[in-house]
Amino acid sequence: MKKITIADVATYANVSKSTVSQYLNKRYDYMGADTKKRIEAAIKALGYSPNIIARSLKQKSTKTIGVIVANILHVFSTQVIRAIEDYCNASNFHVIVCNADDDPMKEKRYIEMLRAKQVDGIIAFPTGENIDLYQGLLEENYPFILMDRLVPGVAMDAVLLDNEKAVHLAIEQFIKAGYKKIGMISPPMEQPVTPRRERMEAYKTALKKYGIEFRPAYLASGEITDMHIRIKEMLTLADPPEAILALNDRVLFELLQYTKDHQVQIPADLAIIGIDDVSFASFYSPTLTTIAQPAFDMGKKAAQLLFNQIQGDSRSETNVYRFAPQLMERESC
Amino acid sequence: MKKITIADVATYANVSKSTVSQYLNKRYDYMGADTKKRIEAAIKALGYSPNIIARSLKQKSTKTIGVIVANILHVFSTQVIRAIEDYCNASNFHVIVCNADDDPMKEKRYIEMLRAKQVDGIIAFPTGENIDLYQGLLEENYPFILMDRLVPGVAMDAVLLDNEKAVHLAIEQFIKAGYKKIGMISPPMEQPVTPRRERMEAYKTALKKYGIEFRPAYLASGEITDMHIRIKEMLTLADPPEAILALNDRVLFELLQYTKDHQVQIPADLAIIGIDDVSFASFYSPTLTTIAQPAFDMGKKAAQLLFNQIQGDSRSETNVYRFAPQLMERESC
DNA sequence: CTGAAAGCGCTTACAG
DNA sequence: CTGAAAGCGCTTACAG
Repeated sequence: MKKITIADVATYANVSKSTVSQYLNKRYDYMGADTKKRIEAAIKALGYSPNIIARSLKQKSTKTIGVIVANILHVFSTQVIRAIEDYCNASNFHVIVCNADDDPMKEKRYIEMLRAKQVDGIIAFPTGENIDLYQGLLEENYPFILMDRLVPGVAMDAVLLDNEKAVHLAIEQFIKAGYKKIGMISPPMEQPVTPRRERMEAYKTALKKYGIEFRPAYLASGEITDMHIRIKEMLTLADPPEAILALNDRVLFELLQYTKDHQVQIPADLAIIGIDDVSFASFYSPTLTTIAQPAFDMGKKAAQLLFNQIQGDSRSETNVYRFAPQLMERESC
Repeated sequence: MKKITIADVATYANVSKSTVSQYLNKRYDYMGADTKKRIEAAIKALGYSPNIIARSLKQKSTKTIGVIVANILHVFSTQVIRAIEDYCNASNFHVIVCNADDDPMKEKRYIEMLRAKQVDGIIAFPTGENIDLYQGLLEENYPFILMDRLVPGVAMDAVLLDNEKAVHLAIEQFIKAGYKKIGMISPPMEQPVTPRRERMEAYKTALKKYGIEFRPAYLASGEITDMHIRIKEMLTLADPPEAILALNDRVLFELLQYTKDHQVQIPADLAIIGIDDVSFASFYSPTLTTIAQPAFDMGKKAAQLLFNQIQGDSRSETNVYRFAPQLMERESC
């Protein structure tokens, strides 16, 4: 089945390609009512649908953006993507989703491929490496928004959780409940990605704020696959923590698995707060106190910022937008 | 900053555009070593990167596919997308993700837009309406794979869970544990989407197989927002079910919330099995018996099938691939 | 071994 | 009010 083009429509309607193009772009200002009707009929008769690729080539806009996440399997990423997609959809934009898996090489390749495909802009959860690449993008004024993570030394627009506040909310909640021996578990700190770094810092400053000394043994970080070992080490200390803050949902899962396997009573034996409002928080036993991230608002904001840049709003200054976390007070602390 | 094109590279390297193009496409067969080196140098010096849109226009392939899900927030969809993306990435393809929200109008618009953007093929969780649209695609031989759901009367390649088996596994497990009063809860049956319809059918045939009479009161379906009401109605019957099969994760959440709120003991008061192996199944109290779907395998298969179609493998016959569910035996039954 | 020319399917000044 | 022509940035026979 031969693809039918604007030329076919023009022939059929007995007008020129230009006129058909005018019609398609809704510039009817000077178009004869009759011409219009003929074109309309021709399009319907032939079942014509324009080739957007050809248009993109000329107009230098693909109405497509790229979103590079670490891993779409993380609930937070999924929510952010959904919000972005909704926003794009309203403007007839499409979104290409890429998983960089925290691999700088993969990230680089995706960015280059997306640019070669002429996407109008990119929103990324950056690995934090590839600093030169990001710096180049910035200097070029290429529309780009950082999500969840910052790139050291690169002043791009970004939307992040107020990580400091998130941790302070949690620690404050522990303190209010009378806990002083407060531990924290986190993914690998060797990958000093913004949320981990900031939450770690905040953990220390929050403890200090309440006059509690920081104890390295109360801080466990490592690969998810080894997390249960780290947790065991911490909870079998001679003087173990009475409360633990889980830095994100993945790590919380490991902690809950451990407490389940070893019959640790929550909160009697161990109080728990997790960052990320997991789906089962309200019907787990006990219900789980969490710190919720406004993922949808964050995704929407990122999309708005990107569109501003795409529409060429003079990037007067770079901004880092911090979103407020929310304490979901339940039974685990 | 002016975009630099193949013409710039040609001028810089003192060759023709054709030659640069040959180089880019790695057709070096007859290329002088010196020419090659000059082009290489020019590309590096100018920081040239090809415009894939222009290439796509000529080659009629965008190396991009579309994936239309009902809602990316469903874990199953996310896993399927991840598998598809991985597969595509290996062939340098990109994937555009769309959420149709079970809205046939939205689905139609997405399909039309994706085609206008010349994507090489589409994988969709179809709404089940838009039958003519699908039929047209099929007749045109447009690369298209159905995922999770079938379109009535349209013989396209599809990958689905073996829903009948999934339900039989669950009912069998209930029977083995001595339950005979077995209920089921599901999303709205007014939307007779394949998994719901097939699971519902299988529920009836499975009961019959064990000589149990089907009782309409033991079947609750409705909007998620009203699910707790349906559940309450069922569990406050004079003769309530002793076991409930949750048709998917969303509905399981509602059930668990209900049992939590009303202190229903699992499995003492009520045995539960859910289709979809939810993230917290292994550390919930009690741990949850589930039926797992091989989402990653299914996504990968869909991608493979789509690529076969894209590469023009004569579509000798249409196939519906059924994937085996797996019983994850835990404590809730 | 390399280049000139046509063409992919559109859009966009510009002329009339 | 409408059309001829050039051009977007590539690729691809074809000629030499």
